[in-house]
Amino acid sequence: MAAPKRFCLTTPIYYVNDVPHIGHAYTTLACDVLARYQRGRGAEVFFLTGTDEHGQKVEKAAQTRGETPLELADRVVKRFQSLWDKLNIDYTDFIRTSQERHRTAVQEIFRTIQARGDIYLGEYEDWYCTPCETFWTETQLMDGNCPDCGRPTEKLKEASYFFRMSKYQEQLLAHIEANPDFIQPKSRRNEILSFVREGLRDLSISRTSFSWGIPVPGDEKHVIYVWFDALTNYISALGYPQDPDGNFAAFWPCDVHVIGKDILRFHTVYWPTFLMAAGLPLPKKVFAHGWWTVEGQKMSKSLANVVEPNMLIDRYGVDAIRYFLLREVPFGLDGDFSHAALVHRINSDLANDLGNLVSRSTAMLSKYFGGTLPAPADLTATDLALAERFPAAFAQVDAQMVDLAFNRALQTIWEQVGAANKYIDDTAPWTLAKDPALQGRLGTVMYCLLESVRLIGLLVTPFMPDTGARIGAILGAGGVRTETWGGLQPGTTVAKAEPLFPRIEAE
RNA sequence: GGCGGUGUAGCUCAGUUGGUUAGAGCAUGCGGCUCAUAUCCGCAGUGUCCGGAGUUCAAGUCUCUGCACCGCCA
Repeated sequence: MAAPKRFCLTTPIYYVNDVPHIGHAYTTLACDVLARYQRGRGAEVFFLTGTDEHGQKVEKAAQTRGETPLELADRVVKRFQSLWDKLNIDYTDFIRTSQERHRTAVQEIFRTIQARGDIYLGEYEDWYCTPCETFWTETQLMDGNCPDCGRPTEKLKEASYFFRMSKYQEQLLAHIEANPDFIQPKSRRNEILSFVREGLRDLSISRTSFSWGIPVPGDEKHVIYVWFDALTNYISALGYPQDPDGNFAAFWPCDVHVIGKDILRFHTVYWPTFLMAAGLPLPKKVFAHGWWTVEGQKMSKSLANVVEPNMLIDRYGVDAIRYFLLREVPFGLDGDFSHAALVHRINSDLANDLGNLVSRSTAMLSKYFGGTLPAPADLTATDLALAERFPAAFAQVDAQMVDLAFNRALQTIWEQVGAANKYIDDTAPWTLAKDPALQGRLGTVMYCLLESVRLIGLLVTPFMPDTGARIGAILGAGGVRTETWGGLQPGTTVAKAEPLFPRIEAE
């Protein structure tokens, strides 16, 4: 299967009123791994993330602190950006909805849909809390009272622009049915199918009750409401509508929107129908991943503290966290984050299996050949069995990455780690080393072993970029990126490796 | 209340279109090696496959029913 020439993927844009937590990190990390994987296969990748900065909550929070909404956003956006740096996230672009390019795009898509007759002015009815000056939806109310202050609310009407979403029900249904992979995992697809079958209503897409947002073109009393604004980031960042750099033409429709399951409906119902109305192509795939609990409990303010991403990275190392998050749980299902499980993964998978493999391999090469890689002689059946595992593993990992089955890809990679460890056992280099007549055989074994380590380093790189680079550096093979067996050059000097992952002893 | 899903070894799960002694990883026990971060390799298990009824030569796998849990919608 040839690698796609271009690959575009996105995280949701994160709300600047939120404090970055493990859920944000998880989504963004998954995208980064996928982006790195695609780049590694030669694809030209556009990896987009960013922040959602508009809305009443931000307006109010800024007011409380005596700053402008934009000042608040400028301040808080750095929390996300610094976390992404720390997590080793290599994104292509970071869109902020407060940017001019975004305003232009949102107003343009609004005008386009309006011109086609699918946006109309109507009345929006909701529950209003006068002291809080806030509108609440029926479902947000607590026993009919304001969820913030607990005081009674009253039903108020507000002029609002509506998007004629109901018109696209059948078209959307047909699209979902014709494209089984459009919504993943399958269980989420079923949910959306039944939701759409129950009927779509028109959608309120503007508000007059606050002003921090993008004005409706030609009616500045109205601000464009959350999802119409936020979802458009996916194309505004690419350059829609002017497309000055050609990214929109090159990368839209994107290959996948990676999201949390809480915003599935907005991405698989609202967004596609907006695009249909605007005459634009739909994203190829929307993948909703699961939620993390912490130590078996739903994440709460105090528990979130315990798994604050910056703290985790400082304490355990960025690659250990990257590995754990994607290895522990199938992408798409909920999972539990516990320190015990994390330490267990670090000790057994990273320190004992992978780290120790690199240690013992390079130590033997130092001991038996002074660290200079010998040329292999003829390969035995044992050697060939090891070598032949790799093409199969690369193919399997590829299929798993296409499905965003990160945990299974890592399992496949670890089967290679296990095979290399077993190979050492089967060939017993320490025995060969005792007989000078077996020097040639020993050299072949060392070569096969180190070449396996190189390929494992390659496989691991998208998940753990630092570790991949360290393995490359240890082997003196930083530049050898071929997936084909035999990339390591005999004569290369290989340093004896320091432990890649120190074991974490029980506290 | 409506729709959908799940229930398999101590734990987390995999089990293709029904077909021989039901699998993996982890945890547990035993054995082996000594190159290595006391690491690695091998072996051994244990299961009323949620309960009940049915279809079939044959059901974890299909049908009905009961129970438990979960998701979406209302």
